[in-house]
Amino acid sequence: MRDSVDQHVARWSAFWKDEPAFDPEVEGALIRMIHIQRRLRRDDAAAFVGSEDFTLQDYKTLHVLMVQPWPTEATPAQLAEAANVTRAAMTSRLDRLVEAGLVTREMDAGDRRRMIIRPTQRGREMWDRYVFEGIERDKQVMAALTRDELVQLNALLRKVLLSLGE
Amino acid sequence: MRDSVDQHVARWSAFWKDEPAFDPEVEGALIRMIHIQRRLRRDDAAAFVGSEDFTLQDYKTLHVLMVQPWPTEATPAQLAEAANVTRAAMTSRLDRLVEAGLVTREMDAGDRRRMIIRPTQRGREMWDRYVFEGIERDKQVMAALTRDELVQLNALLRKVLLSLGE
DNA sequence: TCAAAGTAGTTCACCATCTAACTATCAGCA
DNA sequence: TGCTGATAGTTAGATGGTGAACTACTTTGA
Repeated sequence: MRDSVDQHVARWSAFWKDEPAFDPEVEGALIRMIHIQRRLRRDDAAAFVGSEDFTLQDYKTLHVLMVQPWPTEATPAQLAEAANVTRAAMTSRLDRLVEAGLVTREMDAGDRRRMIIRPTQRGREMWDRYVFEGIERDKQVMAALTRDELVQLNALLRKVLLSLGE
Repeated sequence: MRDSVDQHVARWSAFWKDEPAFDPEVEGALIRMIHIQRRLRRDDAAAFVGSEDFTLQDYKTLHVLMVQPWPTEATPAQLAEAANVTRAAMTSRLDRLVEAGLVTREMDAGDRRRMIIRPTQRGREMWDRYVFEGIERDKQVMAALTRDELVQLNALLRKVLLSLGE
């Protein structure tokens, strides 16, 4: 069974038939990953439309805080790293969450340059309210694969990731 | 061999040990795809730093035009769709490319609402200059996998994509 | 045949991000 | 002890994206 990426890549292959650098399997895999993630992002965005005062962006920021190793506290720099945005962007994201009463931002007594971000009770509850729906969406997207296939897929992706030195 | 995603997911699994909805294999696969693509985007961006008057964004726009089915001409709406941005964003992207002399923007005589975008000679040359480096970067990222593994990976991703109805 | 609905592209106001200063603090070492 | 250089966070200005009007044109159907 062929998908739309097969068509796209086949066309491209024909165009570069004597260009050995082009590898249909490499391009196919990468394009497919892009499509899967695009779908996921669309679903995530859809889950937050109309939610005026708690946006997807707010959720994601709260999420990277909640999944910190221990004990759900972190510096803005760590959160920026985890969320893959700059520290400047994290500053304004945190402004919103502090304003909304979902996290606290306290100065580290030991190192007065650092700020410690912690979720409030309300923040934890808010995260709880949305996190399971997100997990459910993730499951739906990958629902086509059996357990064995999922394990197999992870083995392949893990191999790629390890080779990249993370 | 474990990667960083294994650790992350293991921690999460422990946290939700009695929550059946959470599936480490699903989350692992999706997070790994995100990491692979993040790497790829970083590499792409790095290839265009210092290239002041031809940005990665310019390249991507040119690229979606060049890989159109036939004969490398398209409307702004088609390009917006292919580049996954709104038509409004495509308007300003095309402004830049027209300004730089890389594409032409002509009114469709048959339907005077439509514009037809075509690459110029200079546009084709510019695309040629960068496209192979991009293919090379893609290959490097997936270099850890054997041919069989690549085929296997595509089979799994294809199955997911088909189930999503694309 | 012509009014209503739909479509393509653009413009506009707003927003999130980025890079590059900038401030405050800490660590290392003469 | 007191420079020097590094580090954490914030601020400022520019950029590129979005969604919602808006204009111009085409299609539909009574």
